[in-house]
Amino acid sequence: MTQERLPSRPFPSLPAQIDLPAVEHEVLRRWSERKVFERSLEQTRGGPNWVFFEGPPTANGQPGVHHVEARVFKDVFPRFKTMKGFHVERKAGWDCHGLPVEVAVEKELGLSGKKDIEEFGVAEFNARCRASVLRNVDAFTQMTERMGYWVNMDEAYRTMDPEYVESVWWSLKVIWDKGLLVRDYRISPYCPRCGTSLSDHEVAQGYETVTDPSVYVRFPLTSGPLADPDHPTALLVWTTTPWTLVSNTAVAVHPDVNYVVATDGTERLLLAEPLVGSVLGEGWKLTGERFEGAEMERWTYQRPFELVAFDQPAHYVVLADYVTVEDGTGLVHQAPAFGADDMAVSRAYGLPIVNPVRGDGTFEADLDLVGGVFFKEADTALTADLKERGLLFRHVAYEHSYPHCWRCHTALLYYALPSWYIKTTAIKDELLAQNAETNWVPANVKEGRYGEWLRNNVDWALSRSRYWGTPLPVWICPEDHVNVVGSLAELGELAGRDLSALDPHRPYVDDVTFACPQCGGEAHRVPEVIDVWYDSGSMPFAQWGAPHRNEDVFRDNFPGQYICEAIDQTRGWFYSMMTVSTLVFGQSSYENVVCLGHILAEDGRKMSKHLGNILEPMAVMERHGADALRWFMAASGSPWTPRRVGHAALEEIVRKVLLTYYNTASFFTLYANAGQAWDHSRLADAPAPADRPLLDRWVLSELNRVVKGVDEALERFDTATAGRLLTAFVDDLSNWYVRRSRRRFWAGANTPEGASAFATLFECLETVTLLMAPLVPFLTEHVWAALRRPDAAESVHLASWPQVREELIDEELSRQMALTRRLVELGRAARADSGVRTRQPLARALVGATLFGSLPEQLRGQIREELNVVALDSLSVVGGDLVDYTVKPNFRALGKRFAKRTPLIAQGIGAADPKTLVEQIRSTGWAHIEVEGEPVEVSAEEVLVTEQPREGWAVASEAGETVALDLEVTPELQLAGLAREVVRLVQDARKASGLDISDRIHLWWSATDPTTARAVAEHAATIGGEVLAASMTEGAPEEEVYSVSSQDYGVTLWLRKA
RNA sequence: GGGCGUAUAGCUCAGUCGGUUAGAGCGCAUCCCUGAUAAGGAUGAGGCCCCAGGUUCAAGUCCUGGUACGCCCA
Repeated sequence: MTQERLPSRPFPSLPAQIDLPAVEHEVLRRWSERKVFERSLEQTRGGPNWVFFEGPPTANGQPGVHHVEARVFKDVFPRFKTMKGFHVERKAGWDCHGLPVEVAVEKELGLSGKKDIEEFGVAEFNARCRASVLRNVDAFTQMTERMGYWVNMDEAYRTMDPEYVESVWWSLKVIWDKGLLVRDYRISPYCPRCGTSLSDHEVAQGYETVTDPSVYVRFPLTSGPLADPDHPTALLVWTTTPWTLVSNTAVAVHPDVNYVVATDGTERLLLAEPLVGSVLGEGWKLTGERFEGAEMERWTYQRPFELVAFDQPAHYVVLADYVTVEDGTGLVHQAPAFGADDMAVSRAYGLPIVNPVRGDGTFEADLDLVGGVFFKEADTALTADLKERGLLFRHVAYEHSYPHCWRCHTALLYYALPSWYIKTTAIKDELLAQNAETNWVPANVKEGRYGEWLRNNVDWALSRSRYWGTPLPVWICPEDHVNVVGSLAELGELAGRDLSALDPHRPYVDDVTFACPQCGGEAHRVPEVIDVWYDSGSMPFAQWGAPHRNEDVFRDNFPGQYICEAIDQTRGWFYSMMTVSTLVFGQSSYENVVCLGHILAEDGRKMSKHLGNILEPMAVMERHGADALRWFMAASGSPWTPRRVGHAALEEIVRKVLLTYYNTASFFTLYANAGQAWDHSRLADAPAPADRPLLDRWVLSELNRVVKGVDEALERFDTATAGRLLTAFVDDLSNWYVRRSRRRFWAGANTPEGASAFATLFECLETVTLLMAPLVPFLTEHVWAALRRPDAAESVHLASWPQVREELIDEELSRQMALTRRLVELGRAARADSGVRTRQPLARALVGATLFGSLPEQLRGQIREELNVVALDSLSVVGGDLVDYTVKPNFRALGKRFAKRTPLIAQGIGAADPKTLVEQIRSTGWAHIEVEGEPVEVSAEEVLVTEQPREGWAVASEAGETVALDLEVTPELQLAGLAREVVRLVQDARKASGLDISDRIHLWWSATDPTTARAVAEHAATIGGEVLAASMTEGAPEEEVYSVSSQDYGVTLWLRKA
C-alpha cells in the first residue's frame, strides 16, 4: 500500500480495509531500507546502557511458535528502554553444541553409538554437526526477522566459534586456579554395548518391563551389640541386582526407622519393623530387641563376596534418608559405582568406590566366579554361590520397569564414570547472596523453584564423553599432572608451535600434545567435552571473546540488566548464567530475569508432531500478522502461566485490539482530510486542555492514566497489565470518545468544537501509538507514518516514550464519566425492555443515583443525547408517593464501624421502613433504626438506596442506581422520531451510492403517509442540515437519480451529488 | 517421592485492601444503534469460584490438609 499525501490532504488515508500481514511486510521493507534498527542504536549511543543478554536458542531443529514467546519479551523491553533513551545493544547468539545435535546427525547418517561415530571419523562427524546447526540457524533467522525481533544477527555469537571456545577455556582455567574444578566419579546411565552414557531424555525413551531376580541375602554382623558369635545375627538385605553384590561396600538404613530382630528358632535376622510381616511371614517371632537406624551406624558385617579387593575400610552400616520401608527389608545394599544414591552416601562416609565391571559390561577377566561374564548374566552364578554358602534367604522373580538403550535395547548400567566437576557447593552461599539481589518475575520463582534448587545445590558435573562440544581444556601427563589451558596462544606456547588457527574442537585439539611443564612427560588432552549449559552460561564474556578480545566492551556490558526465557530454564540457563559469572567474577551476570510459562496447543497439550497440533510460526504470522501473535504472547492471560494459543485467540486480538485501534486512526484521517482539512499546525490554535469540552478532558485524563499505568507496568516487566490498560483505553477511545464526538468531527476543523475534537483525538492517537509501539511494532509504525507531525521522528521506534501529564488526570471526572456511562447503559436497558427504539425521542428520563446531583451539565447532555430524551431529571424531584424505595445494607461501610454487630445492624436496616429511612437520610444524613430494642444511627454511606417510580415508566436498576423513561410519545415526539428515520434513510442512501462524506446533495422526497409528510415538512431544516442537502424538493425529480423507499414510513427519497 | 505453579460460565481469562447481586470476551438466541469499524449496545440462557476443614461479623480472596493438571528434579 502507498501512503501518498495528496496536496490538498494533510494525511495519507488509512483505508478502513487493511491487510495486516501485507502492512507488516511493507514495514519490514521500510525498516530495512531506512536502517531503522541501526539508527535506533546510533541515536542512543552515549546514553546510559541497558544491557540485554540473548539466551541462545539451541539451533537444533526448526523454530516453533513457542520460540516466539521468549523472543517477544526479548524485543518488547529493549524497544521500551530504547524509547526511554537507553542504549540497548542486542547481540544475537546461537547455542551450537550438544547431544541433541549429535543425535540428529547420527540419525541422518544412520549411525548408532560412539563406536559407529569413531569409525565414521570424528572430524567428519563434527563437520556434519556444524553444518546441521547452520541450516537451522537460517530458519531461526527468518522467523526472527518476520516477527520483528530486533536483534543483531549479523554479528551473532556462536558457541562453536574459536573465539567463544577460547573464552570458555579461559573461564575454566580461572575456576581451576581457584581449586574448584575437580575430578571425581559420576554415576551415569550407560549402555555397555554402545559404550556411551545416555542423557536423561534418552533414558526416558527406553523403559522396558523385564523380570529380574529378587534376592534376600544374609549379611552376618561382625561388630555391635548383635555380633555375638554364639547367637549370630545377620542383616537381611534385599536387591534386584545380584551382580552388584560383588562390589558391596556398605548397607544403608534410615536413621529414624526401627529395626528389630526376628527368629524362627534357629537363626536371627535384623530388618525394618514395618516389613517383618511381609518379608518373613509365618513361623517367625520377634525377640524384643529393637534399634533405631541411627543407633546401628558403623556396625560391621561380613560381606557377601570376597572377589574384589578393598584398599580402605568398608562394609559397615551407614545412614541414608532415601531408604524407604515400602519394599525390600529397609536395609539397602550399597554399591557406589552403580547407583547415584549409593555414590552420594558412600562419598559422605569416605568409602572407596570399587568397580570391577569394564566398559563393555563384563567383569574383569581375572575375577573368580564371574571373570569376563557380562554383568547381567552373572546373576545366576552369583545367586547359586550364595545359596551354596547358606547366605541366600530367598530368591524370587521380580517384574519391574528398567531402562534400556533406545538404540540397541541393551539393559543400561548405572555406572561410575570418571568425570570432571565444578565444586559449586563451595560457592553456594555466594550464589544465595547473588540470588537475593536478583529481581525475579514472577517473584515466587526467586525463593520457590529457583531458591529451592540453589539450596539443594550439588556439584556441577561438567564433562561429557561426547564429540560435538567445547573440549575440556585439560591436558594430563603420565604422572597425572593436570594442565588447564586458557587460550590457543597458551596452548601454542606449551606445544612450541603456532596454534592460533587451530579449530579448538575434536579431533584436532586432541592431537595437540606437549611436554608436561612439571615433569616433562607427554601431556594429552582428556577425552571429554563439556556440558553445553556451561557454554551458554559463559555468554556474557564469551560473546565478546573476552578477555582475549574486546575486554573493554565486555566490561561496559556487565552485568546485564535483563534476561528472559521460559520457566524450564530455571535450572538451565538461569542457573548457568548466575553460576559461571559467580565462579569467575564473584557476581551474577543479570539483575532482572523474566520466566515465562509454556505455550500449549489449542487442545491444552504440548505441541508435537506426533499429536499433529503444531502451529507453524511463519504460517501463523502470514495469516494473522506478527503483531497479533506478539500481542498474544505479551498480553494474553498471564505470561508466567501455561497458555493455549490458537487461531480463535489471535482473531480476537486482531478484531478487539488491533483493528479497533487502527479504525480509530482511520476515522481520524478520513475527517482530517475532509472539507476544511485539519493539519498539525492547528494543534497550536487548539484550546488548552482545561478549556476543552468535558468529554475531551475526560479522554485526556484517561489517556494520561494509561500512560502512567503502562509505563509502571512495563518498568516491572508486566506486559499483561500494560496490554489490559491499552485494550481498555482503545475501547474507550473508539466506542465512547469518538462515538460521542462524531458530530464535532462532522462539523469540521474550523468550528471551535471541531478544533478541540481533532486536537484531542490526534493527541490520543499519537500517544497511544507510542505506548503500543514496543508491543505491536508493525501496525504502530504504519499508523505513525500516516499521523506523525512533520518534525516528529521518522519512525515510532526512533521517537521518545511519552511523559505522563499528571495535571491532566482528573479522578473526579473519571468517576463522573463512569456514572454517566452506567446511566446510559441503564437507559438503553430500559428502552430495550419497553421496545421503544432509540430513534424515537422521549420526553423525559428520571435518574436515581447518589452522585447524580454532582454530574455536570455537559455530561447530563451526553446522557440525553445517547438516550434520545428531551429532559433528564433526578427522581427526587418527583419524590413522594410516586416513588418506591428499597434500602440495602452496605456491608463494607458497616463492617468498619460495627464489626461483630454488622449482621444485626444489617438486619435492622432491612426491617426498617424504607421510605422513612430514606427521608431521614435525605434531610439529616443519618437515619435511626432499632436493633434489639436499642436505637442505632446509620449514615448515608452505610445504606444503599434504590428508588423506582411506581408506574407509567420503563425502569432499569442496578447496584442502587435507576433510570426511568417516560414512555408517552406525544405527536410532536412522533414527528421528531419520523424525521430521524428519514435522516437515517438518506444517510444510508448517501453511503450506498458512494458519496464522499463531505459531498453536498440535492434531495427530493415524496410521502404517501401523511404523518411522515408532516414530519418531513416540519423538520425540513434539520433534515437538510443533517444530510448536507443543498436543496430539498417535494416530489420526484425529472432526471434519473439514486432513490430509496421505505414502506414502513411510506416515503420515497431521491438524491444526487450537488 | 520432592519443589514450584495452576484450578472462577460451554471455551479463553479478569477479579484491587476479605465486604454479601462474582465480571469480560468468544460462542448461542432475540432485539437495538450506526455517515469510521471486520465494530458497538441491550436482553436471555449459562457458576459447588476443585474438595474438606479452619480463621473472621463477613472468604472466590487469608490459613491448613487433600485432589487434578503442568513444569522442574529424583
